[in-house]
Amino acid sequence: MTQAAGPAGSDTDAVISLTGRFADRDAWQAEGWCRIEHALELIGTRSAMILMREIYYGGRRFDDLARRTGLTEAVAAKRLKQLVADGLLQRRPYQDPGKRTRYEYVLTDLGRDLFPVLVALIQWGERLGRPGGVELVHVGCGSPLGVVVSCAKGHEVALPDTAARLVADGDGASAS
Amino acid sequence: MTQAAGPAGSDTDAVISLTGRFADRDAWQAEGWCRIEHALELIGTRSAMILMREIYYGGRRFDDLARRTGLTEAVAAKRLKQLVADGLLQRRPYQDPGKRTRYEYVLTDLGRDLFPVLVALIQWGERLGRPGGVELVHVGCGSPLGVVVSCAKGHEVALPDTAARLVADGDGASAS
DNA sequence: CTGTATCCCAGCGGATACTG
DNA sequence: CAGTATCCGCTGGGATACAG
Repeated sequence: MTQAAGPAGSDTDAVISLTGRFADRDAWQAEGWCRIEHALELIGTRSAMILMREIYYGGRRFDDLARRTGLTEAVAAKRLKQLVADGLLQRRPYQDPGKRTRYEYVLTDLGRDLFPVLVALIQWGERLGRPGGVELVHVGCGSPLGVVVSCAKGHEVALPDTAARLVADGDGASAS
Repeated sequence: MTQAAGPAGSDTDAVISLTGRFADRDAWQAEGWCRIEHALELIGTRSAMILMREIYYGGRRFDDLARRTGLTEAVAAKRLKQLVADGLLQRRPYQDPGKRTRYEYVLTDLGRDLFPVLVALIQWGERLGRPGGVELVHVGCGSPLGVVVSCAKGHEVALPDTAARLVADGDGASAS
């Protein structure tokens, strides 16, 4: 099967085997096609990632977030503002009875969806062998969390069984 | 239940519910306990991550890696050297018959284990909605890849069912 | 082809001081 | 408590030129 790009069927996508090289990689260059780079634009900094970590660990108020991450207030403020602007967090006012209005930072759906990335990072970080640290566990059974790579149909997938598909701008959208 | 740290059973680990705050978070501070930060020390830069991406896409030679990532040779060289030093990649000489010796960069086990992080990042990057891009698919069935958060026992886990466990230096190691 | 060496600038992130 | 303002050093990464 010729799975190299080209006039094979619709021109909206092409599948190229990763296991067997793929010379056409160069044709993809285009502009900013890479989703990893898109993702890194938002959480590509250390401060952004560990702030998100702290939010997952239950932090909500500016003070806690800054102290627990070890970031300076200046950096924490700047980064939190950016994370809110980017839609990962939401700044929400709330009021304890008898106290003055405070603000808390809570996850948006987009922010919640980042969780697997954090888990994958923690899992890999453990692999580095440096002792100590915090790990996440399943509350139900107490065993540590990790991520499993699988396809949308539920098959568990290993690295050699993967291929890259070029998704053109239009996006098929049709339930092919 | 007092699940805060302290003399509860062995002192090698403590479980703190994430869903219900956890006041003792501050007690953890210690030194460099965070695995995410360990991980980010090695792949926390844009160049490191997209070089790894390119390796997963099948790139092996310096020239290809530099061009396809869009990095300058200077940056690519520096980052590749670091990735080799950190044990994610291996620089291997090889020789096409009749040609002079060349070098290629190939994944080590540690580098291979980073794959789930990349997949999680791509999956989240797609969520950002910017059209176009490349996605990874399962060669067997053609559906796109993603990651699933699950515990070591195989249960699929959602965010509210997670807790954080402090792993002390000694590491129990005993098959408790 | 596979890098090295320089120059340069923007951004991250620490420190410190100050405001509502 | 929740930031803002300023200063400043470090590194990431682009550009360009050169080397084995």
